[in-house]
Amino acid sequence: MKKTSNIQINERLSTSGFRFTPQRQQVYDVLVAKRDHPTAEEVFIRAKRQMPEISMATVYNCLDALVRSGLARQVTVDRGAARFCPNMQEHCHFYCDGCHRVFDVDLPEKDSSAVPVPRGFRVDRFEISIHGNCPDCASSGK
Amino acid sequence: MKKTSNIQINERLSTSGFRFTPQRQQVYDVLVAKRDHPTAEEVFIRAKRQMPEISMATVYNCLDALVRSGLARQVTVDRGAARFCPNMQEHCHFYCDGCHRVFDVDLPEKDSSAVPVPRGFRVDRFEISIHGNCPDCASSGK
DNA sequence: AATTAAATTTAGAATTATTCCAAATATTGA
DNA sequence: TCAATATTTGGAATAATTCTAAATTTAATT
Repeated sequence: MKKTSNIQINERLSTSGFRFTPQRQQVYDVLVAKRDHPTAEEVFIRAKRQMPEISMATVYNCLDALVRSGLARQVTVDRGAARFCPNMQEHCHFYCDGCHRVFDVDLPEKDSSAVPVPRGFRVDRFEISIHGNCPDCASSGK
Repeated sequence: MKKTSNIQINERLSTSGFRFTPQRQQVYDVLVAKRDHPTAEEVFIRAKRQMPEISMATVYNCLDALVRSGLARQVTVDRGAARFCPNMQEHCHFYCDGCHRVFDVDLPEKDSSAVPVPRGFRVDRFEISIHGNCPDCASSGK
């Protein structure tokens, strides 16, 4: 869990037109500390431990700033709350229908271009989410 | 736009433990009539034209029954309302960030197994969503 | 065709997740 | 330091969905 230095997150934010604030640092630290794809509410609860005054609205604002700055991703594996992920490498998400945990799954490089989009469409990004059961749940038969 | 016969939808529903009702037929007909990935609310508005008494709660119930019976899919391309799709062939979705329309994109067979899920994980299904611009929006520079 | 048990429909209330708002505060650059 | 602008905050507002309980409908059985 290598911590991105303050300099780096500061620079990322400011080149995207955002300010570097203690709250944004804190929210980012929460994401990096435990990469379990927390929801905004879970980030809020964790961030409050170090910064009791932080508000939910700020957590949403910070997460949005981090996503727009390329420091985190918003993950949409199911209906329900959005989840957040500081892993910026190309990867996809496995959503366990048993325990509702989300796992990162690495993607081979070539997959990026494997989807045959018809001509005229301009692809910006793509997201693959896999649903099923994680090893724990698969073996206990959920 | 071939219409699945009543017999077929009836059978699909009942083998999944659901009853065949006029509302479920109507909701299914709406999906098949215009395959533009409507939200529950859009389905509601369209269904009301033929069946003015139908309620929003029923639309949600019917969509759920159709999805669980394998007659439709719930599509989650972005935050915001879920969308519904009666195309049960293997395909993925292209979400245009310009006009917010959703397009079906066919997938080559092999893609199903292309994602290298670690051992122990049991894959049930997967979803690929592509974001970008459709030809209309790409050419007009949105 | 009448009876019945269970599923479905309905309207509205409740809930969940997120966005909006306006005032107070913090940050950045001059 | 000062001013301009962005951010934070708490609470209100909104959007999407789920829940509830009573009325109705369906499908199976007499």
